[in-house]
Amino acid sequence: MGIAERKNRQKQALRERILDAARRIVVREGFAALSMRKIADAIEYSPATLYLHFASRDDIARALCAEGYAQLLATFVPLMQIADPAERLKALGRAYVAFGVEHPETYRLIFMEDPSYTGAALGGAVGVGKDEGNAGEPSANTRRGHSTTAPGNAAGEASEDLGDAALQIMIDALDELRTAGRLPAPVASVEPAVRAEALWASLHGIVALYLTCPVFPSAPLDTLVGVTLDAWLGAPQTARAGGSANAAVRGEKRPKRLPASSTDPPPRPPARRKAAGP
Amino acid sequence: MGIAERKNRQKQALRERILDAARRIVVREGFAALSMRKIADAIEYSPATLYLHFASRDDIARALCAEGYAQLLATFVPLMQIADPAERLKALGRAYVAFGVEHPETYRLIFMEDPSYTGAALGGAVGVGKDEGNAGEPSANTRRGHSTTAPGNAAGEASEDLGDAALQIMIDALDELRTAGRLPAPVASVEPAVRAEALWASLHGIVALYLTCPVFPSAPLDTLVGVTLDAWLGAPQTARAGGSANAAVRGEKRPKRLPASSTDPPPRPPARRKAAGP
DNA sequence: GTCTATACCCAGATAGAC
DNA sequence: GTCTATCTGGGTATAGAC
Repeated sequence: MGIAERKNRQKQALRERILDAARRIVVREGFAALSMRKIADAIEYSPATLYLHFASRDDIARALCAEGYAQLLATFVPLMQIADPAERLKALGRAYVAFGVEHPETYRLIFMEDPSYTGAALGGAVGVGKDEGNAGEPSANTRRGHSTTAPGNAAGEASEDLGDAALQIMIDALDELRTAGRLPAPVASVEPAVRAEALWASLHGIVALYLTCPVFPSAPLDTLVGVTLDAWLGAPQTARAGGSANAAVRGEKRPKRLPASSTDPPPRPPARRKAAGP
Repeated sequence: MGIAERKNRQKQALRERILDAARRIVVREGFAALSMRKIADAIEYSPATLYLHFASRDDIARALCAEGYAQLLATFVPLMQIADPAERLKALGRAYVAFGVEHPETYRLIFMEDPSYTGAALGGAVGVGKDEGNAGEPSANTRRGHSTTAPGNAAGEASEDLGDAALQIMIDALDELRTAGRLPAPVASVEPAVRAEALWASLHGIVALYLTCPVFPSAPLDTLVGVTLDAWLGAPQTARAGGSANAAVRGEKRPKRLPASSTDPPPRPPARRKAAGP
């Protein structure tokens, strides 16, 4: 059956090209500027062809999200080697913020755009659980018909686990710190999941404000991250008290914005779009 | 000149009707669903008429933002009476988050939508200042021609001050705490503006995740707020150590979501739109 | 000051020829 | 499998009659 396999490979290849083009558009012009026509233009196919690989624009967006989750988690994994939980957690925090700064449109897409996109990363396996279904109806047709015919495509399926995994990494580090008695009292006295969620929210706040508010960090970003991590983890209590664990508390030496700009150009704001037909 | 005044009043009245309708649409369907056609429909005028009062859809959005800033600041003002700076700060934090939860679409609009909207609140008067102009071009025509003919319209002009004022309230409370020696060491050792920005970011993170991520707070929202404030302000160090200052650390008594729902219905996500022609 | 009508743009999605 | 052509529906903004 070599012929069928070749056809499958070709189909996969086109699928990847579509996703590549879509990613480039999102990165350059923002998610709002992503349209089927633009993707089709970019890969020099007709718009109709896209629908043989993805059920809808939303479907493509979800695939991009899955990639984003994987990318974020991939930046976390090597940091798990850090033995000291406090250092590990700080590295994770800095990596998280750096990811958001370096990939603004990707970060926007997966964490700031649409509840159904953001929710796809968290299976809800962590913590207590929720009431009030807030997800809503935005396209309940996650995968219908085509686009899932081929089994082993990259980052298509279990994107739910990725977000949970990232959160779990933080929970673990926090737990180690707690059992070692190295957390400030108010932080130590809550449930692990709550701790992790709250810390996550703090980091997300920094990134989100940075990406949305032009005049936000009047302070250098890593200063902000440093003081936030210190507030949560407490200053190191092994001797030499008072000082912060972060080197750049007043760090005027470092560049104001972490890596100046790495992958994505600065967020290109509006460019709105309309809703679809039937 | 009573005739001219009457005409002016009428013009103002229609302006208010437009803004009212726009606010209702944003609150009910989200900012993305706001369109000139819809506003015109709602007030039973033709779309063309709107352009006699506002230069563009963007202009209307800015006016709504200004209202939002004023509204947020108004919830802060009464809390300034609280004598104890720690209690004041906690009340401010809770009020901030509550505002975001009770007015999700308003909060989205002013803090999560567009850099040019969010930036309008902060004059940049606070803190060190920034480099890298990130604002961008989205409609530099803030006020041109009409719509500013009448002088005393509500919440039209100095919206820049409002955001700064809110931040300043937080800075002041933090300063009082610091001079009283009641801040944790890592938090006390940074500049006041940085402290305030970082705390603000933490609170924003909670609200932003709550509004965007369907499965985010597996913990009750006020638990999250409580532990965050405790992390920043430290547990009260006057005797009875260890315990948190916030009553609801494990508070299963309270409703999961603060006021169930007050003004705005739950965020109604997408509904995108396109960019305009010349 | 307000309207109708319209120019012009963009989008998502599909039918049916090839 | 791919395309052309098209349907349907949205949008901003303006010209010109009343």
